[in-house]
Amino acid sequence: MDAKCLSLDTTLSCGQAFRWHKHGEEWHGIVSGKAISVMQDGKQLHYNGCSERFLFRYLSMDADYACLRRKARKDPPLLMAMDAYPGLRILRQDPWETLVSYICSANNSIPNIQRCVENIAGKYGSRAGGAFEAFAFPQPGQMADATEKQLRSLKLGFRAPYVRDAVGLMNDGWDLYGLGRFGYENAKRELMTLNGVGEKIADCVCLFAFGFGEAVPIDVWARRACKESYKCTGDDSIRAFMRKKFGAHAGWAQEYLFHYARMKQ
DNA sequence: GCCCAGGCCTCGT
DNA sequence: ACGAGGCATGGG
Repeated sequence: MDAKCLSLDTTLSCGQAFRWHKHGEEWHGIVSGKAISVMQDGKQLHYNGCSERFLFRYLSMDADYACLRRKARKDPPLLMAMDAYPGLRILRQDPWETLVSYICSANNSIPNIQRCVENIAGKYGSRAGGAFEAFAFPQPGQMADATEKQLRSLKLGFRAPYVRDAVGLMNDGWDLYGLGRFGYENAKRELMTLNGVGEKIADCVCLFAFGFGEAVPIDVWARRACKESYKCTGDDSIRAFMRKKFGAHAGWAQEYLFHYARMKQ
């Protein structure tokens, strides 16, 4: 597969997905029940365990980052970030796995979040098909009997009841997968009705799962980056500022700034 | 022991 | 509306 405008290393290691590991030149990951291996050789992508169509969609290779790069020419901070990490792309991930993963992200570190997600897959998931042996992230039905106590034993800590409640909602027919149809604002508002899901996590699901490029997840790094780069503070101000500046791709811009700030540290 | 980590909830003003 | 404190767990 043609992989120009993609850096697999940057995209898979930047902390938006939690089930990728690099072994030598190869990345191993579990995506929507498939165990996939991918290797980038310059502008070519070699892969195993899924179809080209599947990988193309996951990597959102149809998304046009050149338009954001053009806007960046008049924006030194974004230009710096985009040129330092060209080929960083927003993945298109499964909504349920994304929701649970980011519920687990609250006041947590990336290695710990990865552990939580792996633990959940290991306990409730079924075997993934594909390039290697692994457990898929479980469907809500597979987690129907999960208790708070069990989830705490998987090291979810105080997030355990939030995940249990989300499982319950899903099994009661709450239509998470249909939320994307009603637009960004509605999807975000609906997500925020869940206990344990605030603006940040709702925006992560909107950006990483539903592909709403205008969603701007604001965390400590985004705050630092926007304060240093634009003298902009306050979450509402940052969101308004980013959306005015970068419009439908504000979330993409935020991800570059986030990654640049985090790597600089 | 301390502080922090891709936050959010609850409870005071 | 807004801020402080608490929260499980692991790492520096």
